[in-house]
Amino acid sequence: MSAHSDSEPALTMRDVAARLGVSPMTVSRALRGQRGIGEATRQRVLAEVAALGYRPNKRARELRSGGPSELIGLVVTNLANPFYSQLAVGLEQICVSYGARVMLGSTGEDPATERDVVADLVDRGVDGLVVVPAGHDHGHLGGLRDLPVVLAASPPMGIDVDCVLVDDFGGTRDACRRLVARGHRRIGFLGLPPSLWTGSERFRGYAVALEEAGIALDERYVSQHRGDSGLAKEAARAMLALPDPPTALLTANNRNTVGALRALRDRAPDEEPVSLAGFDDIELADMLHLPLTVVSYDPVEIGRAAAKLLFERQASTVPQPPRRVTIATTLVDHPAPR
Amino acid sequence: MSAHSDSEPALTMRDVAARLGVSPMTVSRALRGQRGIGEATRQRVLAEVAALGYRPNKRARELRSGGPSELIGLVVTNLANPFYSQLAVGLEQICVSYGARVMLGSTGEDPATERDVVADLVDRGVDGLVVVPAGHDHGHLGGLRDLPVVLAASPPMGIDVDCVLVDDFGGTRDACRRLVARGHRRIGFLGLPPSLWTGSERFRGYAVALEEAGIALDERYVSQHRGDSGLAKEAARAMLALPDPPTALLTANNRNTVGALRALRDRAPDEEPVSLAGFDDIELADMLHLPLTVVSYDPVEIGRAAAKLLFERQASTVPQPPRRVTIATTLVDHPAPR
DNA sequence: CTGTTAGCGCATTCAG
DNA sequence: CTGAATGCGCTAACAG
Repeated sequence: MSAHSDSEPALTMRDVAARLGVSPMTVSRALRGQRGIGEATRQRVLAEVAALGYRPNKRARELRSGGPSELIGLVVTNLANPFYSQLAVGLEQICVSYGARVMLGSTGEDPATERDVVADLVDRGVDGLVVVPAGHDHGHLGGLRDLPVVLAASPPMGIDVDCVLVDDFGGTRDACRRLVARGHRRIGFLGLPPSLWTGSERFRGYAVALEEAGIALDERYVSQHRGDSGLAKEAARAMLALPDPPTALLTANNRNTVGALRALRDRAPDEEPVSLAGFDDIELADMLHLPLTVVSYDPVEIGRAAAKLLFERQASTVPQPPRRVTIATTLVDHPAPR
Repeated sequence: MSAHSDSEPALTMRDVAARLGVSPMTVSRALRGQRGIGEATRQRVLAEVAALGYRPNKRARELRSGGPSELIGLVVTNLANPFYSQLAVGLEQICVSYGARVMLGSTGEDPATERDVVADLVDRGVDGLVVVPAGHDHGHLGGLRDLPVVLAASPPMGIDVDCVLVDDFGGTRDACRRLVARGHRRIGFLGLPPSLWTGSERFRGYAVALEEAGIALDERYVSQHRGDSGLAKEAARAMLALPDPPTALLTANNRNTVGALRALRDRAPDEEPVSLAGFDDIELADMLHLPLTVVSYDPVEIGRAAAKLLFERQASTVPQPPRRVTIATTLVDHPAPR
């Protein structure tokens, strides 16, 4: 019995006004709860609006008023990565509380695509952007018509914008310290490319922890490649085949952890056990065949923090200096079952 | 040295036209590659546009032309669930190939929120909606101003729209058959609420496979609750404590599988081993302490299929009957390590 | 308190 | 091939 189930040319404010014998302005004012309109009139208008199922055209409204679109663009490399999808969840939570929505853009880790996606989102009138950059050149994110931009997981290079970071250095250092405290001296590092901020920071955490312990850095124990579990597995296998293999492995992200786990799984049962610690928590870490120590943090919180930075900057008219929020990490020990 | 790094009132077509000494219409035509304009003029215009960094206002364009917004709304319960984030990835892939973007809406499994989110997305002018429904009442998705809607993971109830389904029944039946083929007669089922389509279909697969094998359904071996790993663990524990406990467990989704795994992990090593099979694949299934059989399928494909249904319907002006696409499943055996 | 005029940025329609 | 008028749906800025 719903009245609006066919495809009439969509009601306009004039239609509503005409049916009521008032001017469109009256409808407009009633709808926006603007004061300066009689209470009786307002009720009459709202009743008619409800009865007709009229919905105002948001784009026409924005065009005329020049107001915000209440739209935030999220640019990530790959939403299938739980890190990014959880970030998206946090971002959306805060956006909704501000009446805004999130528009998605995936880059597939391609900087050229990132440029296009950002341009498209800007053209579509987003009020702000949260970007997990694909490359290290952030120049194209500067001077975006005063559009607030927040970088996630990477500090801005060459531009002055806000960012939300994870404590990559501290987390990795803590994990490495833990391995050292357990008596390990030969610790293999499965890392990310040093061209990535995350990659160099996590490596630095490893290096500093070793230095603190008076352990010399041995290049044979360091591998820095793309975070692909297959490559990580091969790198781990190669390290473990050295004459004096590492007694522990430290991995720089969850892909590397998975690779290391697979390499360790394939070893003979009588071989010396190898300890494992890594950045990023893993679902089912409590179900693995060996104990695992992880650097844990909440990606949802990154999204929330980014959204807050965005809306705070939007709220203030005076220019603010760029801010930097760092999300803390905690070290979590997952014992092996049994 | 980029020219557009401050906050001028944003260029309009008139500005470009004025600088060129032509009318705005000439700029408009050049920009849209419309024929009926001299090649020389077009080049001049495009050069000026590029030099000035002018970008047309998409919303004004849509308002005037009444054309599509090239925006698709995606409504899910929780993007942190990999099922939904992978669906989003597939949806976006196809959308981008059509020049469209995805706008996000999360419902948190609350039907009332779903209504609000859908209404908001419609108000914002999406061209179509992909919805993973939170409830079983889909009435509010009907008669949306002729907006195409595609349901994912659930068939439409009471409305005639397209949908993309997973072969819930066949997948679960196959998994149960496999357990039967391995000699199991007492198979416990950790299911979802039967009010969910997915819940009842997966239960039906279980029931049919048992019937085929001449095994009577035993209520003590059936639990149907929300897909929460904690509840699933308790349910599994209770079943395994029965006088004649099941020798195998069949789980209806990955949350239940995780719960079952934890229940099985906690058993004494000398207890009778229990086989496990479940719907949804799990990362690191190859790293668990016991073999696991899963019903696997590609959530990305669901998103792609939904997008295709949407754009195909958009393309055809004549009314089409509702279509239904079913994504196939495969049974995958993950042996235990060692 | 309400209505009128004008125009957001662009594209359709019709002149030239 | 180009330009001028007109209006998409809505709301500022002014009347009354």
